[in-house]
Amino acid sequence: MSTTGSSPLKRAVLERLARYYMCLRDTGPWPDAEFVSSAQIAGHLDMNATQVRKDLALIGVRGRPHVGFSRGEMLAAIRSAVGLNGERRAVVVGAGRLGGAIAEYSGFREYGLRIVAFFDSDAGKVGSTMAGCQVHAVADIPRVVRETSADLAILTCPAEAAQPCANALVAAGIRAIWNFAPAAIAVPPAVAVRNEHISLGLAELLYHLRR
Amino acid sequence: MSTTGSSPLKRAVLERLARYYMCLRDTGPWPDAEFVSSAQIAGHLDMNATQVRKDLALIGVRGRPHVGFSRGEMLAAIRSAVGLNGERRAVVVGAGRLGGAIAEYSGFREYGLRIVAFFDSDAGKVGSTMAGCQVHAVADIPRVVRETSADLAILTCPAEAAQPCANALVAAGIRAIWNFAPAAIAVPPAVAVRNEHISLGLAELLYHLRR
DNA sequence: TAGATTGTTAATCGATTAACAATC
DNA sequence: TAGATTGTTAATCGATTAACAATC
Repeated sequence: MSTTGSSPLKRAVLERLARYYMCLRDTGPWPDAEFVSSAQIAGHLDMNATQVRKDLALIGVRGRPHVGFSRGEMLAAIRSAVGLNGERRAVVVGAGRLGGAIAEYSGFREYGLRIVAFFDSDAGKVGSTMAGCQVHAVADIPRVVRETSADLAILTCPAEAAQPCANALVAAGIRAIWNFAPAAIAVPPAVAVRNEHISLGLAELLYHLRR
Repeated sequence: MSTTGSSPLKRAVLERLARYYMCLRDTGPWPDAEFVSSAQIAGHLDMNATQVRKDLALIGVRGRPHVGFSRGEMLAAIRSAVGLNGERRAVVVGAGRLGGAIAEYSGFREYGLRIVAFFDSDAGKVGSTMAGCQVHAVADIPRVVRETSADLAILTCPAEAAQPCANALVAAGIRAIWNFAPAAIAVPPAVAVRNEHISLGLAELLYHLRR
């Protein structure tokens, strides 16, 4: 399972691994199967079986001819390769509806993500509680990030606040930012950013309606 | 600008066009420029200039050597090609925090999307108002979709309700579904679906933290 | 004009898929 | 055993990029 010396997994591979993971869990289509074949996975996700085998080989999963791949082994290997094992602490910047909706989404717990604090620039919200966590002032980002040893931040603030908040988070030691604000943010190369850009998805749907 | 006979734009192209659109607007880095070169766009989005020119050629935009591309022409062509021109009406299924957050996001108006109704299975919410719209019972999907002539639906309901709701929406004439519920849904081929699968994005960030 | 930029072809690159021997 | 499935190579496909003549 060691990945020493192997090249980092590309974005597309990570996304496919996450898809395999979702359908291999006990809530998926084969909750009781000990073994699942690449053809079954591919059929369910509407993709190619060779692709599935290649991806699994990439993270060191070996299958058994005539039998398939061990479901438990695949789940464990994906958890280990993607990094779903360790528990990660996240802070949410923006204690609005979106921040609340994300925090209350229970599915994150399965990926080891725990929300530990909120930040908001509205003094009226500071001091209140949201999804069981304290809402802090934005000015307290350095202190609270340090105290909670959070390493991931979820941005749900207005567009104009996104970059200043990102700067403060990076300075405080945050190493990954999940940005739901409608503005791209720039960070040092060592920090991972995912700009969700909700409207990119909308464009695809509107294109279909257009025809 | 006619697209008669041309092949449909692929997903990746649509996404890139949406990115160009975002940075060409008056809120972008060149609010006052009449012309913008492919090299400028590519530089800002960290991509290849030939790619930009190819994409623009695909939707019929011609540039001027030594000058660049007309910003207004690009914006208009992208709006037309992607289908951001006509006004589209959308219903939201699930009057929770996520539904509210999406409805209150003002950026959609720029893409011609207007939220016209909510649905919720909680009888306590039915009859109330959210983001200026009525909350209806799920059983009223057929009638309300017909009356509002909505053609897009945004799903923010719990996982187990996603497929039944999708079925009702499709039966009512909805032609595109934007699914934020944590469960993939299946629909007839004529209906466009985008499963947002929020956890796919999380996997990418956790992978970076892992190393 | 000289220099900058487009439009388009050809070359490269990488990702996907088909094929099939090895295996149980 | 016969048949099913993996693991891996080779072929295909499509997307990206480099190059450069045409243009203003």
